Formats: sequence, structure tokens, C-alpha cells
Amino acid sequence: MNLAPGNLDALFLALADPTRRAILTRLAHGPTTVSDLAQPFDMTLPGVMDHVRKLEAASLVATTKEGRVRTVTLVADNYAPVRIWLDEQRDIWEARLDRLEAFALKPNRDRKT
Amino acid sequence: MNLAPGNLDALFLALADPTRRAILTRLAHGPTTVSDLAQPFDMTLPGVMDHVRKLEAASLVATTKEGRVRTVTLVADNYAPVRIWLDEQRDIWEARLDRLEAFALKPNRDRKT
DNA sequence: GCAATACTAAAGTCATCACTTAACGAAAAA
DNA sequence: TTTTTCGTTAAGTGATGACTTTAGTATTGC
Repeated sequence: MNLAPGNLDALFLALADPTRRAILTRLAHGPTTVSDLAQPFDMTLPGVMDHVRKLEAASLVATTKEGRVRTVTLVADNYAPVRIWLDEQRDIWEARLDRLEAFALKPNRDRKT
Repeated sequence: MNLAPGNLDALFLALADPTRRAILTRLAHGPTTVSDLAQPFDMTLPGVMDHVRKLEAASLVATTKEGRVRTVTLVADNYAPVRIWLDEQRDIWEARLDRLEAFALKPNRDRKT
């Protein structure tokens, strides 16, 4: 159940586009079809499909096809790797701040006047 | 105190590269010079500078130059816009789940057997 | 002053991105 | 059965990404 490191690349890259973020926001309200997704954007269908494919590659959404209609759904916990990474970074950062603070509060026995 | 929307683009894009994420992790431990940053990577200095510049454009790091040495520092709260966006998405998603749950728990007065 | 250091700027390469148009395939509607 | 509709494939374009090499420009150390 390990997420490949490359996953973060695809994940962040997928999130780095405003159209894709808008798609994700739309999908947070519930699943839709590809055409439905395309409608609010001034973009052709293949363009939207490209975005959907990238979101799918990043495991942010899943799609299923019934008949000629493809339905796009948000994947639960899809942002978890991002949150985990951010938390790790914060942990490192705060550990360092703690060290600095400890130093600042240390009795200045060792310091020169 | 509004962050421009384009900021998220630069932010996510900056995070979408493993070298840059490694740089950020390194900087979470404390500020360094550009050469120091470059050392662990099999990459020329201009290459590393490109990355630093992108991180700076995304307001993830700040740099100052003293003499011929440029020092790179992590910006406090640099990931805030990302966290905010993630939280917004989660809020929408959970509001929808609540609605679904409410529906599922509703007395089935209106439903057919 | 002269050389080594730390960075910067310029230019080029190759891959990927964000699209487009055009043509096709298969399911559904008329 | 013919026509829409919904999606997909292919091919192409212009912009950006992630580097490189080469050639500078300021400091700093000797």
C-alpha cells in the first residue's frame, strides 16, 4: 500500500492547472459525465478529456463507461499524499523552530557579555 | 490579504518536481547557500538556480545576497494557500456526503417497498 | 594585483503541456 | 435504418520545462 514517489509528481502537476482544479471542485459536488464537465469551459471535448486523463493518472478521479457515456467520480482521500507531504515538511520545520527556541531560552551562562 | 489565483498555479507547479521538493526539505532544516543546495544533486549550478527561482516565484522561499553568496530561506507559512485549497475541497466533499447520509437515514415514508 | 570562488546570463536542446482540428466508432434516438 | 450524440484517436502547434555548456561578473583570499 505504498504510494510511489512519482505519484507526488503527477499529483502536484495535476493540481497545477486551473481548469483541472475547477473540474475537481465540480466533482466534489458529485459525479458527472465528460460532456457535462466540458460545458462550462470554452474548450473542445478532447481538451477536457486530456485533463480528465491526467487527473485519473494522478488517482484523483476514477472513470467508468456505460454505453457511450463516461462518468467521472472523485476518488475518496485523493489528496492524502499531498497532506502527508505537507505535514512532514511542517514537522521538520517545527522541530527546527523548537531547537532555535530552546537555544534562545537557554541561560546565557556560556555567552559573552 | 487575498492570494491571487495564479499563485496556486505557480505553487503547485513548483511542488511538482522532485528536485524542488528535495530542496524544500533541505531548507526546512535551515537556510543555505545556492552552492550548498546544489551539492547533493547531480546538476550544474544554473540548473539549481532555475529551481530556486521557481520556488521564489511561488513565494515558497526567499533569497538574499551578501557579497557573492546568495542565501536561500524557507518562507514561513509558505504552504498555506495549498492547505486552504485542500480544506475548501474537503468541505464541499463532506457537505455532499452529509446530504447523502441524511437521505439514507431519512424515514422511508416516501419510498416504495 | 591575481587567482579562486560564487553566482549569473545567454543560448541551445529535447521533452512535455495545453490545447486545436479533423476524422472515426459505437450506442441511442427518430 | 438513418441520424444524432458521446466519446476517442491521431496529428499538429506554440509555449513552457528541465536541463546543458559556455562565457561572463562581482567578491574574497593570498
